[in-house]
Amino acid sequence: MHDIKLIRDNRDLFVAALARRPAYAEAADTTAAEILDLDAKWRGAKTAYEQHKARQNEASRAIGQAKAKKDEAGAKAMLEEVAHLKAQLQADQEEERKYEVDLRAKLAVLPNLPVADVPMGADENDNVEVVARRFGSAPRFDFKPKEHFELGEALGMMDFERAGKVSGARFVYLKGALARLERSLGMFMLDVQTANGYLEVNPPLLVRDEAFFGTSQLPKFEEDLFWASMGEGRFGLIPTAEVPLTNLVREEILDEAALPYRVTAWTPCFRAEAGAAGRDTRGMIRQHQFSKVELVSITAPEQSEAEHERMTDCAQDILKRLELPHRVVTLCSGDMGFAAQKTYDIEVWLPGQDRYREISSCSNCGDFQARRMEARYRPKDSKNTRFVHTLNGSGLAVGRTLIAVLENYQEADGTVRVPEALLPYMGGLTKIEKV
RNA sequence: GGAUGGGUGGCAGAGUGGUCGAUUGCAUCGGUCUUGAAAACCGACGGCCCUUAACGGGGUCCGGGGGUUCGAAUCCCUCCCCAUCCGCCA
Repeated sequence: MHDIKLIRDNRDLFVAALARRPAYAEAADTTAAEILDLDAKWRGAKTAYEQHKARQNEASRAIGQAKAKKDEAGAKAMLEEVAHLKAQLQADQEEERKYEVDLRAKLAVLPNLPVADVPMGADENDNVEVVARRFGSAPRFDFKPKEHFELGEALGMMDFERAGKVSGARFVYLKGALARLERSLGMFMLDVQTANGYLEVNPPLLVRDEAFFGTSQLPKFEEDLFWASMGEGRFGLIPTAEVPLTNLVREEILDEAALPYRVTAWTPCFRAEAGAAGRDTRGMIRQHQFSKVELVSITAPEQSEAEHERMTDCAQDILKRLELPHRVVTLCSGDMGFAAQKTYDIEVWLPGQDRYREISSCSNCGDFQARRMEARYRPKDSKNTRFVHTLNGSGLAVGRTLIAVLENYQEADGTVRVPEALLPYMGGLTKIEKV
């Protein structure tokens, strides 16, 4: 959520920055105009209400004093004088509220502004590789590498057919060594990230609307979520642990000494994938349910840029330890998510698909989410509070990491070697093969 | 599911119809004292709106909404949230 004062005082800068998002290339100026118009109307209505209210309060005091002096006639005169104010106040208030609601609604669906070093672009084709972060190169196979689902199904450990009967498309049963591989990956990632300074957390998977508003899945992306009803109310299933982890500091005022606050969680994630019909329909790439180890950092504003680099290091750390080739791209302005001011995607090499696929996304959201959550901190030697900055990143998507391991560690005979780093977790198993 | 209690400033916690945005304590910040620190003492210390070049000034706000009243933090209704006890349950 943007600071209305900032838009008021820096309209031109705001419009220019917003226009860098392709969706607002044309509309940025009129959007700002609409917002500022509502803002002016809201403030006007608020001022009118407050002036009338002040008059009423003044009169009420005077009436009280008159009555105390037994001046019934004087009290009665004043009573008549302010009689009409009640209706006036209600009208004022109604108007003020209407404008405020409209204004908030407009602001709530406005995306974060890309920072200056985000490349301009329309879509994923305009993302720019961070060459210094590249790791490894496509491994050579002396056979045609298979896709993960071919391997998994041949091993008898990846069952889409039965998942289809039980739950439908975009679900899977993992069995035996692949189920264990998934568990091993999750544990391995948590072990690495806690060693990297993140506090392990086991968060709620069902959360309230307010939490979704905080991280900005709501109000705009309601249809991407799964909802569990409870009585008249409802809970949303988290699409990422970013939601409960970031909201950990909602409505808090933190001590500066507590920053940066780093938390991690390994959780299932649920996504409706509305609008993704037909995309990645085969295999485990895009599921309604998958597990992910998430990283969240809460920092002071001055720290967030460095923390973004650090977080990306932490995500890459997993791939490096697993010796999986990958590259990092800076998302262009058109490919960035709603809440982000800058995002790095990490893409792992998938030999079966013969291309890089996203396996992690690390975003700096600046104070955008903090405003929505009212998450602040008190700088040392200051009585005023400031909004924190929030960052989130996958460290990593476990399902997609499993895919990457299968495809990169496959042998000609359809077996899969267990990466060295995972050996301690696999109970002595060094190779995954059909049993 | 049943029964209670409660939501007030960073925190704790008063206030039950009239100069109450609100007593007090703690925390924080500034100052005095001190070689320095602590203690003690003095002072400051919420958001929002209007106004001002700024200092400042004014107004409004006690979970949300509605009602009663000339007047509501205070009374009534309703919604949301939190807590406790009982029942049931992993």
